Amino acid sequence: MSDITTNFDDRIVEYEQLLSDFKALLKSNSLKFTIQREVILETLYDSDEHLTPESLHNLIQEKFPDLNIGIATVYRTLSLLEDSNMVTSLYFGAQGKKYELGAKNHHDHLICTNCGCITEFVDEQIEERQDKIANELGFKMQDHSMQIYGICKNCRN
Amino acid sequence: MSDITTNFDDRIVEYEQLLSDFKALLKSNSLKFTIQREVILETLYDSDEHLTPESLHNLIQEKFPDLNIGIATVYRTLSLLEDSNMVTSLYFGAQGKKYELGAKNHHDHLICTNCGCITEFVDEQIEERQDKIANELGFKMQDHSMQIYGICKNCRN
DNA sequence: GTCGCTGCAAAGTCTTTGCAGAGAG
DNA sequence: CTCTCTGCAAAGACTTTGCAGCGAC
Repeated sequence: MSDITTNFDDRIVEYEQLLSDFKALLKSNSLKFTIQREVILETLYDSDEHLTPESLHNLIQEKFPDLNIGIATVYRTLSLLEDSNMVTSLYFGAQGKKYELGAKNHHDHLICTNCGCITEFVDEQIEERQDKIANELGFKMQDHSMQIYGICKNCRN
Repeated sequence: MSDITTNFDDRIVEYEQLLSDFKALLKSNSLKFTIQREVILETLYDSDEHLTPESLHNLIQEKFPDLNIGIATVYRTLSLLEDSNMVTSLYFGAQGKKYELGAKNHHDHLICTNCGCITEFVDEQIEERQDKIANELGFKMQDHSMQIYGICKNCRN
């Protein structure tokens, strides 16, 4: 087996941990823990997809039809979570800006240009090489992202 | 010297070549060669920057104040050039969508989160590794992009 | 001359903001 | 009770589109 891995099922951060981190974050900034914020975090956690604000909003409306959460609240909460490094946003070409949980758990993406599916991977050689390049060019690296576009296994059949 | 290079001054494709490619492209699609299209291509070529549609439009207005080219024409021409693979568009986080000439001349980007400057580089090891990863995951690679975010040499001083 | 191109302004899309009432602490 | 949060609708930012006249071929 190669050193490439796509398995993120054994998540380092479980939901309870995530939720208490979120509560701590809110408390330390004198912000309030509301049902809307909880539902947004929970829905992000439950979905394995990379979500746009709109698709997240749709998901929430399906799962919690009584709550009537506004799209503006979704945008506001995603910004809050991103500023706090609890979620990461990425641009996927024509698919636009998408959000995913967990900035800590770094990985890169393969994006199928046919079906739009996204596969995650980590490659240590690339990670190391990126560090080295940044160093050689006098750059203090903070973050990086890599996307490979192509046709996925399923779509090739 | 490492195998990293940031030198793209000796461009493979010179302007005359570029222009005649563009003319051929237009001709083969029964499209017309207009002064607006020429000026947009030329301004893109003359600028070493990665340009947003708006910054390109501003540049053109400075250089050709009499022409009064509309922003809509800039958008339309950039789409045309991108569809024809004569320019490439990239998302640079908060800096938004930017365009650069020359899809053939593949390279990746270092983006300074302080001053916004962009440094280009190519690394063969990463290129090879990307191919390998795509293969191992049953993916037919079409394209890829990589961005490293951090603080550039100048801004660290 | 024909038919595509352009500038303009209007219309779309996506995202942010102001506000008054609701609700967490 | 206070002060933040929310939904709503309006406003913004960015991009696309319809149209009538212009201009390349």
